[in-house]
Amino acid sequence: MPLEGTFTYSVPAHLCSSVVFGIRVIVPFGKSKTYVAVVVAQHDNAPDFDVKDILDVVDDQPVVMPLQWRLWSWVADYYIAPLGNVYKAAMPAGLKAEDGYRPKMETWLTLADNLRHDQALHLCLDSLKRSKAQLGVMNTFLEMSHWDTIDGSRCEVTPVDVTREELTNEARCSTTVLKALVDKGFLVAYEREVARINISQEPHLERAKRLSVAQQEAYNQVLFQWLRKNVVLLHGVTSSGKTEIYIHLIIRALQEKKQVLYLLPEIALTVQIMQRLRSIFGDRLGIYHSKYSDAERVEIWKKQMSGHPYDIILGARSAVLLPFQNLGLVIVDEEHESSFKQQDPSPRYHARSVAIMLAHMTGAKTLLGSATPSAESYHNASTGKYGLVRLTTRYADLQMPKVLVVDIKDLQRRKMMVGPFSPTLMEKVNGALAAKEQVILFQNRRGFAPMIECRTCGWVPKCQNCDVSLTYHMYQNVLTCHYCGYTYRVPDKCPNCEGTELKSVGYGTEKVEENIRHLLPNSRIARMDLDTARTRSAYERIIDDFSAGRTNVLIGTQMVTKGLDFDKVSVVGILQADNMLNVPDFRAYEQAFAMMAQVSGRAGRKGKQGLVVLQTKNPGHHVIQQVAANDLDTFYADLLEERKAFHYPPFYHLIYVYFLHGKDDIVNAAASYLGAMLRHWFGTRVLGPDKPAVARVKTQHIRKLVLKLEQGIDLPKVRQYLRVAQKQMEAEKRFSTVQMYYDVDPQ
DNA sequence: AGCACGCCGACT
DNA sequence: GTCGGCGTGCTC
Repeated sequence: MPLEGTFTYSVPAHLCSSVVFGIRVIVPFGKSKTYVAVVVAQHDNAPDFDVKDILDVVDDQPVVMPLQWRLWSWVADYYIAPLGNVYKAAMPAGLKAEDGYRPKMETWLTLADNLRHDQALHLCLDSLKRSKAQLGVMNTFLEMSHWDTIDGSRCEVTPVDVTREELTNEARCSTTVLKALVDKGFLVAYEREVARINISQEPHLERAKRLSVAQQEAYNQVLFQWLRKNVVLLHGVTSSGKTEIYIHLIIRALQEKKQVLYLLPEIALTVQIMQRLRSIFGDRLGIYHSKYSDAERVEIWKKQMSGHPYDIILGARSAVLLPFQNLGLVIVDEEHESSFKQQDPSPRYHARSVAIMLAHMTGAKTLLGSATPSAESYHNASTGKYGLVRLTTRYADLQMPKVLVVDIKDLQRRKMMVGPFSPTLMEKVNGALAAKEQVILFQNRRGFAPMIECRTCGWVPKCQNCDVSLTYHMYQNVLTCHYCGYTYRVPDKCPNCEGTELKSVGYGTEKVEENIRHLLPNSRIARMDLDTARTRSAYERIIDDFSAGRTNVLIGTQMVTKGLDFDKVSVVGILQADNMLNVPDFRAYEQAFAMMAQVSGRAGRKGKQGLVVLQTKNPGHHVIQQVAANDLDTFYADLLEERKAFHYPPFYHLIYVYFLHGKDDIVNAAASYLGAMLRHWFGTRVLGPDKPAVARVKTQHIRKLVLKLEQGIDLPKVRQYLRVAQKQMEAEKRFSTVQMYYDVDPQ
């Protein structure tokens, strides 16, 4: 449960020997409920409150390791999250409930004992003469189980049992026909447990590609840096083949009989990378991410606790909370990705930070990889806290793409834009398609248009529950709130002035797609955003179609920037770079730069330089210039200087404190009350309270306090003060219904 | 979170 | 006289 701390129970005598650390037990909780709990400590100190007895034990083997418990406690403390929430995030649901997990069963069929000689079998088949379907199934069964080739006396062939699924498929029959045979006693059905994660595939470590000279050099450097540093940043340009280096480091860890954790952002966990690793590491590799069913996650968890755990776990954020028995290496690929930070719900943890802590606790080495490192990691690497290895040459002598900056403000003024496209972009796109090459168009906004507006009076439809304008989605013809998911009918006329002309303002991916279809009727267009790639299979189909050339124009949001390797893309268009730069957030430039650099990296193919058309209203903006020149050094120098001047990470720790309530005046008073208290202790380190950019979400009014804490400040003490302040606020009756939470190291 | 308790207004 | 609405407080 999302509660702070742990609860103490007494162990009845008859359970004394079975209650050990890490097992699950059943306990009474509250007036009438019982819950499953995990044993995390045992002691003989009688507490000063009444304790209840543990009712029963669930496991005979621990399901949690002491080290995990230590890590969970660290996460709860550092991110100021209830321990219960950390537990909730770490454990698959099936392990949290007493009967949540059921092993997967398969029905098998075997020949009845009394038919296991020729005569009886013949009689049986005779009796089925009038039931054609049953006879067919019976014959298919005999064939599949090899009973047809066995003649009574000599048994050279061993008969095998057949699964119900195989038999019904092979005989093309329904289960009713089969059931008739079982009911007649000719076949016997029984259940057998099967593993959901049962991939038996031999490892083929020799399938790892040989490293290029540059890669080999980087590999050696990483090993060398690890002699002195626990964390190394591998800063390798896009398409430099970082994955190849990871593979060789993993092989090395396996040779040392160590386990490996390989973290990727959810969205980069594509079939491409999974298959590549599986073909090399076979069933020594386990995969763990949110698209896996809970039952599969339970099995992976249990395997990790067993005597033969996976040697390698490839997973998304939550895989960092899995049990490891002998961890030697942690890889965090695309470490700059903000999706490593969990936003909602609590615990709002950053998997990179937790991974580094996990590695620290286990004595493992950590490798962070990125083409566009986060400001934090870049800073840590350049100040010597982390080791740094650079990989500056692209794989197979691929050139860095050429970037053309196009001023769309000027073109708009001269009425030369065709929808969202500049003449330059259209020319390059046409050229690429004519040469049978492919194009990626990047627009970081889904839907048709970010809002619609009444032509006469300027009225804009807003969400009832949130303070945002609604996004227009043409295909479903609805207005959607991207914050609460609520959808609205598109009004026929303006409720304000009765005007009937409602025009869309701005561009989303849908509108870009429609424009392109109009302009290039012969192109084969695909769109990839949250709406078209909602399921894993839809996402994979889009990628598959594009890499096989069945589509040749791919329009997408930031989804198209992640971990995809296409080799026929010659032109990448960034339609509105300003969207990303004008976000009111201190990470806006960092994220815009990373996104543009990453999407640009998709351009280019063997032997031909790729082209990026970067459309912006601010061609002189320093970030645009730095993207165009691929000048990372200046970009980071500027970024870090700014961060230092304005007291932001990596020079200062940030903690956001959020307040939520249905009434604006109450949430405001609560935030001011706590703000005043904190200001008393921390002075000018406290900013706010302020309304965030979206000040109401899901009918809750929001306020935010910002704490900027200098390096070297006693963070545990700060967190302690925060907890005291929160307690004091909650003690005030008028604020008792105000919800509060923290975002430590916000993204 | 989830539940019980308790205080109020609206019904047979 | 009782049902059920929701605010409040507690869970070893």
